Amino acid sequence: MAEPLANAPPLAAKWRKLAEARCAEKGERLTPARLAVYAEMLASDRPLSAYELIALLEQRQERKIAPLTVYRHLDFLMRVGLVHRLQSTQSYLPCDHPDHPHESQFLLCSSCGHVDEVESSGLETLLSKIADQHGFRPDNAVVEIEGVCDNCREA
Amino acid sequence: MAEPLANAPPLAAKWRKLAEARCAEKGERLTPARLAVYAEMLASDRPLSAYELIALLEQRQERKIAPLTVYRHLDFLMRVGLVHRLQSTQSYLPCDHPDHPHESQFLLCSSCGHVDEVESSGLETLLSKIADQHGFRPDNAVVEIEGVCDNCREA
DNA sequence: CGCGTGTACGTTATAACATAACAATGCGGA
DNA sequence: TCCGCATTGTTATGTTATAACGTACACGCG
Repeated sequence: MAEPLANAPPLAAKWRKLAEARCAEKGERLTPARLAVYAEMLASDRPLSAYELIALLEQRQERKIAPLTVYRHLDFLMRVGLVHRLQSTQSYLPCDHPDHPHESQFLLCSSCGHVDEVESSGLETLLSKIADQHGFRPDNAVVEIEGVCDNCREA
Repeated sequence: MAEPLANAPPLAAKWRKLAEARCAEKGERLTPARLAVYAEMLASDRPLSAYELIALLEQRQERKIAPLTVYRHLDFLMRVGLVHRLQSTQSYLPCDHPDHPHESQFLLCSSCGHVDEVESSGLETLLSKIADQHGFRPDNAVVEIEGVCDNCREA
Protein backbone atom coordinates (compact mmCIF):
# COMPACT_ATOMS: atom_id res chain seq x y z
CA MET A 1 0.00 0.00 0.00
CA ALA A 2 1.30 3.42 -0.95
CA GLU A 3 2.51 5.69 1.83
CA PRO A 4 2.68 9.44 1.45
CA LEU A 5 6.17 10.91 1.43
CA ALA A 6 7.91 12.06 4.61
CA ASN A 7 6.33 14.99 6.47
CA ALA A 8 3.11 14.73 4.57
CA PRO A 9 0.04 16.07 6.32
CA PRO A 10 -2.09 13.45 8.05
CA LEU A 11 -4.43 11.69 5.65
CA ALA A 12 -7.68 10.40 7.13
CA ALA A 13 -8.39 6.76 6.38
CA LYS A 14 -11.58 7.78 4.65
CA TRP A 15 -9.72 9.72 2.00
CA ARG A 16 -7.02 7.15 1.52
CA LYS A 17 -9.60 4.44 0.98
CA LEU A 18 -11.40 6.63 -1.51
CA ALA A 19 -8.19 7.22 -3.41
CA GLU A 20 -7.42 3.53 -3.53
CA ALA A 21 -10.92 2.71 -4.70
CA ARG A 22 -10.87 5.26 -7.48
CA CYS A 23 -7.50 4.08 -8.72
CA ALA A 24 -8.60 0.48 -8.67
CA GLU A 25 -11.68 1.34 -10.75
CA LYS A 26 -9.65 3.12 -13.37
CA GLY A 27 -6.63 0.84 -13.35
CA GLU A 28 -4.37 3.67 -12.25
CA ARG A 29 -1.51 3.49 -9.80
CA LEU A 30 -1.59 5.33 -6.50
CA THR A 31 1.99 6.31 -5.77
CA PRO A 32 3.44 8.04 -2.70
CA ALA A 33 4.08 11.25 -4.62
CA ARG A 34 0.49 11.35 -5.85
CA LEU A 35 -0.84 10.65 -2.41
CA ALA A 36 1.34 13.40 -0.96
CA VAL A 37 -0.18 15.97 -3.31
CA TYR A 38 -3.67 14.78 -2.50
CA ALA A 39 -2.96 14.94 1.25
CA GLU A 40 -1.64 18.47 0.90
CA MET A 41 -4.81 19.57 -0.86
CA LEU A 42 -7.01 17.94 1.77
CA ALA A 43 -5.11 19.77 4.49
CA SER A 44 -6.04 23.14 3.00
CA ASP A 45 -9.35 24.83 3.73
CA ARG A 46 -9.45 26.49 0.34
CA PRO A 47 -8.48 25.78 -3.25
CA LEU A 48 -4.78 26.02 -4.06
CA SER A 49 -3.08 27.15 -7.22
CA ALA A 50 -0.54 24.78 -8.70
CA TYR A 51 2.27 27.04 -7.57
CA GLU A 52 0.95 27.39 -4.04
CA LEU A 53 0.91 23.62 -3.95
CA ILE A 54 4.50 23.52 -5.15
CA ALA A 55 5.56 25.90 -2.38
CA LEU A 56 3.80 23.83 0.28
CA LEU A 57 5.27 20.58 -0.99
CA GLU A 58 8.75 22.06 -1.17
CA GLN A 59 8.48 23.13 2.45
CA ARG A 60 7.31 19.70 3.54
CA GLN A 61 9.79 17.72 1.56
CA GLU A 62 12.67 20.18 1.77
CA ARG A 63 13.58 19.96 -1.89
CA LYS A 64 12.82 21.61 -5.21
CA ILE A 65 9.77 20.44 -7.09
CA ALA A 66 9.29 21.27 -10.74
CA PRO A 67 5.96 22.70 -11.88
CA LEU A 68 5.53 19.88 -14.35
CA THR A 69 5.68 17.35 -11.56
CA VAL A 70 2.79 18.93 -9.73
CA TYR A 71 0.80 19.45 -12.91
CA ARG A 72 1.19 15.77 -13.69
CA HIS A 73 -0.04 14.81 -10.26
CA LEU A 74 -2.97 17.19 -10.62
CA ASP A 75 -3.84 15.72 -14.01
CA PHE A 76 -3.79 12.30 -12.46
CA LEU A 77 -5.97 13.31 -9.53
CA MET A 78 -8.49 14.93 -11.84
CA ARG A 79 -8.44 11.91 -14.14
CA VAL A 80 -9.45 9.57 -11.36
CA GLY A 81 -12.00 12.04 -10.03
CA LEU A 82 -10.38 12.99 -6.72
CA VAL A 83 -9.80 16.62 -7.57
CA HIS A 84 -11.56 19.41 -9.42
CA ARG A 85 -10.19 22.44 -11.18
CA LEU A 86 -11.87 25.80 -10.75
CA GLN A 87 -11.81 27.57 -14.08
CA SER A 88 -12.56 31.00 -12.74
CA THR A 89 -9.67 31.05 -10.29
CA GLN A 90 -7.28 28.60 -11.92
CA SER A 91 -7.01 26.62 -8.75
CA TYR A 92 -7.58 23.08 -7.59
CA LEU A 93 -9.53 21.50 -4.77
CA PRO A 94 -10.25 17.97 -3.60
CA CYS A 95 -13.62 16.57 -4.50
CA ASP A 96 -16.03 16.74 -1.62
CA HIS A 97 -18.45 14.03 -2.72
CA PRO A 98 -16.49 10.86 -2.22
CA ASP A 99 -19.17 8.32 -2.91
CA HIS A 100 -19.70 8.72 -6.63
CA PRO A 101 -18.27 10.43 -9.68
CA HIS A 102 -20.30 13.43 -10.77
CA GLU A 103 -20.60 16.80 -12.35
CA SER A 104 -20.25 19.56 -9.83
CA GLN A 105 -21.21 23.11 -9.26
CA PHE A 106 -19.29 25.44 -7.00
CA LEU A 107 -20.03 28.36 -4.72
CA LEU A 108 -16.92 30.53 -4.38
CA CYS A 109 -16.80 33.02 -1.53
CA SER A 110 -14.91 36.11 -2.60
CA SER A 111 -14.45 37.14 1.01
CA CYS A 112 -12.95 34.12 2.78
CA GLY A 113 -11.92 32.12 -0.28
CA HIS A 114 -13.83 29.07 0.81
CA VAL A 115 -15.50 26.99 -1.87
CA ASP A 116 -18.57 24.84 -1.45
CA GLU A 117 -19.18 22.00 -3.83
CA VAL A 118 -22.85 21.39 -4.47
CA GLU A 119 -24.79 19.05 -6.65
CA SER A 120 -28.12 19.76 -8.23
CA SER A 121 -29.66 17.25 -10.55
CA GLY A 122 -32.30 19.83 -11.38
CA LEU A 123 -29.60 22.13 -12.64
CA GLU A 124 -28.00 19.40 -14.70
CA THR A 125 -31.32 18.59 -16.27
CA LEU A 126 -31.94 22.21 -17.12
CA LEU A 127 -28.47 22.61 -18.62
CA SER A 128 -29.08 19.58 -20.82
CA LYS A 129 -32.38 21.02 -21.92
CA ILE A 130 -30.82 24.34 -22.81
CA ALA A 131 -28.08 22.65 -24.79
CA ASP A 132 -30.64 20.52 -26.55
CA GLN A 133 -32.70 23.53 -27.58
CA HIS A 134 -29.63 24.80 -29.40
CA GLY A 135 -28.82 21.49 -31.07
CA PHE A 136 -25.78 21.24 -28.87
CA ARG A 137 -24.41 17.99 -27.43
CA PRO A 138 -22.86 18.81 -24.05
CA ASP A 139 -19.86 16.94 -22.70
CA ASN A 140 -19.22 18.96 -19.58
CA ALA A 141 -20.65 21.99 -17.83
CA VAL A 142 -18.66 24.51 -15.85
CA VAL A 143 -20.81 26.17 -13.20
CA GLU A 144 -19.07 28.46 -10.75
CA ILE A 145 -21.06 30.94 -8.70
CA GLU A 146 -19.10 33.79 -7.18
CA GLY A 147 -20.46 35.62 -4.18
CA VAL A 148 -20.36 35.82 -0.39
CA CYS A 149 -20.94 32.87 1.88
CA ASP A 150 -23.16 32.72 4.92
CA ASN A 151 -20.39 33.07 7.49
CA CYS A 152 -18.87 36.10 5.82
CA ARG A 153 -22.16 37.87 5.40
CA GLU A 154 -22.92 37.60 9.10
CA ALA A 155 -19.52 38.98 10.06
CA MET B 1 -16.78 60.57 -33.25
CA ALA B 2 -14.03 58.02 -32.71
CA GLU B 3 -12.65 56.29 -35.75
CA PRO B 4 -10.89 52.96 -35.55
CA LEU B 5 -7.18 53.05 -36.31
CA ALA B 6 -5.82 52.54 -39.81
CA ASN B 7 -6.42 49.13 -41.41
CA ALA B 8 -8.99 48.17 -38.85
CA PRO B 9 -11.54 45.61 -39.97
CA PRO B 10 -14.87 47.06 -41.10
CA LEU B 11 -17.17 47.83 -38.20
CA ALA B 12 -20.88 47.59 -38.90
CA ALA B 13 -22.86 50.66 -37.90
CA LYS B 14 -24.90 48.53 -35.56
CA TRP B 15 -21.91 47.67 -33.44
CA ARG B 16 -20.48 51.14 -33.45
CA LYS B 17 -23.76 52.57 -32.29
CA LEU B 18 -23.93 49.99 -29.54
CA ALA B 19 -20.44 50.87 -28.40
CA GLU B 20 -21.24 54.54 -28.32
CA ALA B 21 -24.44 53.94 -26.40
CA ARG B 22 -22.76 51.80 -23.78
CA CYS B 23 -19.99 54.31 -23.25
CA ALA B 24 -22.46 57.16 -22.94
CA GLU B 25 -24.40 55.24 -20.28
CA LYS B 26 -21.32 54.60 -18.24
CA GLY B 27 -19.56 57.91 -18.84
CA GLU B 28 -16.63 56.17 -20.48
CA ARG B 29 -14.67 57.35 -23.49
CA LEU B 30 -14.70 55.45 -26.73
CA THR B 31 -11.26 55.96 -28.24
CA PRO B 32 -9.90 54.80 -31.61
CA ALA B 33 -7.64 52.23 -29.98
CA ARG B 34 -10.51 50.75 -28.02
CA LEU B 35 -12.72 50.68 -31.07
CA ALA B 36 -9.97 48.96 -33.06
CA VAL B 37 -9.77 46.13 -30.53
CA TYR B 38 -13.52 45.76 -30.52
CA ALA B 39 -13.61 45.70 -34.34
CA GLU B 40 -10.92 43.04 -34.42
CA MET B 41 -12.93 40.85 -32.07
CA LEU B 42 -16.10 41.29 -34.08
CA ALA B 43 -14.23 40.26 -37.22
CA SER B 44 -13.37 36.88 -35.70
CA ASP B 45 -15.77 33.96 -35.77
CA ARG B 46 -14.46 32.59 -32.50
CA PRO B 47 -13.13 33.83 -29.16
CA LEU B 48 -9.59 35.15 -29.17
CA SER B 49 -6.96 34.97 -26.49
CA ALA B 50 -5.34 38.24 -25.50
CA TYR B 51 -2.16 37.24 -27.29
CA GLU B 52 -3.95 36.22 -30.47
CA LEU B 53 -5.53 39.63 -30.39
CA ILE B 54 -2.13 41.25 -29.98
CA ALA B 55 -0.80 39.35 -32.99
CA LEU B 56 -3.76 40.39 -35.15
CA LEU B 57 -3.52 44.02 -34.11
CA GLU B 58 0.21 44.10 -34.72
CA GLN B 59 -0.35 42.82 -38.24
CA ARG B 60 -3.02 45.42 -38.94
CA GLN B 61 -1.22 48.34 -37.45
CA GLU B 62 2.30 47.26 -38.36
CA ARG B 63 3.77 48.04 -34.97
CA LYS B 64 4.49 46.41 -31.63
CA ILE B 65 1.70 46.33 -29.09
CA ALA B 66 2.40 45.57 -25.45
CA PRO B 67 0.26 42.97 -23.70
CA LEU B 68 -0.79 45.50 -21.11
CA THR B 69 -2.28 47.72 -23.79
CA VAL B 70 -4.57 45.00 -25.00
CA TYR B 71 -5.46 43.89 -21.48
CA ARG B 72 -6.47 47.45 -20.68
CA HIS B 73 -8.67 47.63 -23.73
CA LEU B 74 -10.22 44.29 -22.83
CA ASP B 75 -10.87 45.48 -19.29
CA PHE B 76 -12.55 48.53 -20.69
CA LEU B 77 -14.70 46.56 -23.13
CA MET B 78 -15.78 44.18 -20.38
CA ARG B 79 -16.49 47.09 -18.04
CA VAL B 80 -18.93 48.66 -20.45
CA GLY B 81 -20.46 45.29 -21.28
CA LEU B 82 -19.34 44.89 -24.88
CA VAL B 83 -17.14 41.87 -24.31
CA HIS B 84 -17.18 38.70 -22.24
CA ARG B 85 -14.35 36.58 -20.92
CA LEU B 86 -14.55 32.81 -21.13
CA GLN B 87 -13.05 31.38 -17.96
CA SER B 88 -12.60 27.88 -19.25
CA THR B 89 -10.52 28.90 -22.26
CA GLN B 90 -9.07 32.20 -21.06
CA SER B 91 -10.32 33.95 -24.14
CA TYR B 92 -12.53 36.87 -25.01
CA LEU B 93 -15.49 37.38 -27.28
CA PRO B 94 -17.84 40.24 -28.15
CA CYS B 95 -21.20 40.18 -26.49
CA ASP B 96 -23.88 38.90 -28.79
CA HIS B 97 -26.91 40.44 -27.09
CA PRO B 98 -26.55 44.10 -27.87
CA ASP B 99 -29.80 45.37 -26.52
CA HIS B 100 -29.33 44.98 -22.78
CA PRO B 101 -26.72 44.16 -20.17
CA HIS B 102 -27.07 40.66 -18.80
CA GLU B 103 -25.61 37.54 -17.33
CA SER B 104 -24.72 35.03 -19.98
CA GLN B 105 -24.24 31.37 -20.50
CA PHE B 106 -22.06 29.93 -23.20
CA LEU B 107 -22.01 26.84 -25.40
CA LEU B 108 -18.43 26.12 -26.49
CA CYS B 109 -17.91 23.76 -29.41
CA SER B 110 -14.75 21.76 -28.90
CA SER B 111 -14.68 20.84 -32.57
CA CYS B 112 -14.96 24.12 -34.48
CA GLY B 113 -14.21 26.50 -31.62
CA HIS B 114 -17.38 28.47 -32.16
CA VAL B 115 -19.15 29.82 -29.08
CA ASP B 116 -22.83 30.50 -28.76
CA GLU B 117 -24.03 32.96 -26.18
CA VAL B 118 -27.40 32.04 -24.74
CA GLU B 119 -29.63 33.51 -22.10
CA SER B 120 -31.96 31.57 -19.90
CA SER B 121 -33.86 33.35 -17.19
CA GLY B 122 -34.98 29.95 -15.93
CA LEU B 123 -31.37 29.00 -15.36
CA GLU B 124 -30.64 32.24 -13.57
CA THR B 125 -33.59 31.71 -11.31
CA LEU B 126 -32.49 28.20 -10.52
CA LEU B 127 -28.93 29.30 -9.80
CA SER B 128 -30.25 31.92 -7.37
CA LYS B 129 -32.36 29.32 -5.68
CA ILE B 130 -29.42 26.95 -5.29
CA ALA B 131 -27.27 29.71 -3.84
CA ASP B 132 -30.05 30.68 -1.49
CA GLN B 133 -30.43 27.14 -0.20
CA HIS B 134 -26.81 27.30 0.88
CA GLY B 135 -27.07 30.73 2.49
CA PHE B 136 -24.94 32.11 -0.28
CA ARG B 137 -25.34 35.56 -1.82
CA PRO B 138 -24.33 35.29 -5.47
CA ASP B 139 -22.72 38.16 -7.37
CA ASN B 140 -21.98 36.45 -10.62
CA ALA B 141 -22.39 33.02 -12.17
CA VAL B 142 -20.00 31.45 -14.65
CA VAL B 143 -21.81 28.93 -16.86
CA GLU B 144 -19.84 27.43 -19.73
CA ILE B 145 -21.04 24.26 -21.40
CA GLU B 146 -18.44 22.39 -23.43
CA GLY B 147 -19.55 20.03 -26.16
CA VAL B 148 -20.18 19.70 -29.89
CA CYS B 149 -22.37 22.05 -31.86
CA ASP B 150 -25.05 21.15 -34.34
CA ASN B 151 -22.98 21.83 -37.45
CA CYS B 152 -20.04 19.78 -36.29
CA ARG B 153 -22.15 16.84 -35.25
CA GLU B 154 -23.71 16.58 -38.70
CA ALA B 155 -20.33 16.67 -40.41
C1' DC C 1 15.01 -15.20 -12.94
C1' DG C 2 16.04 -11.92 -16.98
C1' DC C 3 14.12 -9.18 -20.21
C1' DG C 4 11.06 -5.98 -22.59
C1' DT C 5 7.41 -2.68 -22.31
C1' DG C 6 4.96 0.89 -20.50
C1' DT C 7 4.00 4.17 -16.80
C1' DA C 8 5.84 7.38 -13.65
C1' DC C 9 9.20 10.68 -12.44
C1' DG C 10 13.10 14.17 -12.96
C1' DT C 11 15.30 18.15 -15.33
C1' DT C 12 15.73 22.02 -18.17
C1' DA C 13 13.74 25.15 -20.99
C1' DT C 14 10.10 27.81 -22.79
C1' DA C 15 5.34 29.13 -24.00
C1' DA C 16 1.13 31.47 -22.70
C1' DC C 17 -1.46 34.45 -19.70
C1' DA C 18 -1.56 38.62 -16.79
C1' DT C 19 -0.12 42.69 -13.94
C1' DA C 20 3.13 46.39 -11.65
C1' DA C 21 5.33 50.78 -11.72
C1' DC C 22 6.16 54.85 -13.77
C1' DA C 23 6.42 58.31 -17.54
C1' DA C 24 4.25 60.81 -21.24
C1' DT C 25 0.32 62.35 -23.75
C1' DG C 26 -3.91 64.43 -24.70
C1' DC C 27 -8.79 65.48 -24.00
C1' DG C 28 -12.26 68.23 -21.41
C1' DG C 29 -13.96 71.26 -18.00
C1' DA C 30 -13.31 75.50 -14.95
C1' DT D 1 -5.67 78.91 -21.21
C1' DC D 2 -4.41 75.80 -17.71
C1' DC D 3 -5.33 72.18 -14.60
C1' DG D 4 -6.73 67.61 -13.66
C1' DC D 5 -7.47 63.25 -14.85
C1' DA D 6 -8.17 59.35 -17.91
C1' DT D 7 -5.64 57.09 -21.59
C1' DT D 8 -1.69 55.33 -23.55
C1' DG D 9 3.24 53.86 -23.88
C1' DT D 10 7.34 51.36 -22.09
C1' DT D 11 9.88 48.18 -19.50
C1' DA D 12 9.96 44.74 -16.36
C1' DT D 13 8.12 41.05 -13.84
C1' DG D 14 4.85 37.73 -11.88
C1' DT D 15 1.87 33.69 -12.60
C1' DT D 16 0.11 29.65 -14.94
C1' DA D 17 1.07 25.77 -17.94
C1' DT D 18 3.47 22.73 -21.29
C1' DA D 19 7.37 20.76 -24.42
C1' DA D 20 11.14 17.76 -25.07
C1' DC D 21 14.04 14.67 -23.41
C1' DG D 22 15.99 11.15 -20.50
C1' DT D 23 15.97 7.97 -16.38
C1' DA D 24 13.96 4.79 -13.08
C1' DC D 25 10.97 1.58 -11.67
C1' DA D 26 7.00 -1.75 -11.62
C1' DC D 27 4.78 -5.46 -13.93
C1' DG D 28 3.94 -9.32 -17.09
C1' DC D 29 5.87 -12.97 -19.60
C1' DG D 30 8.98 -16.51 -21.39
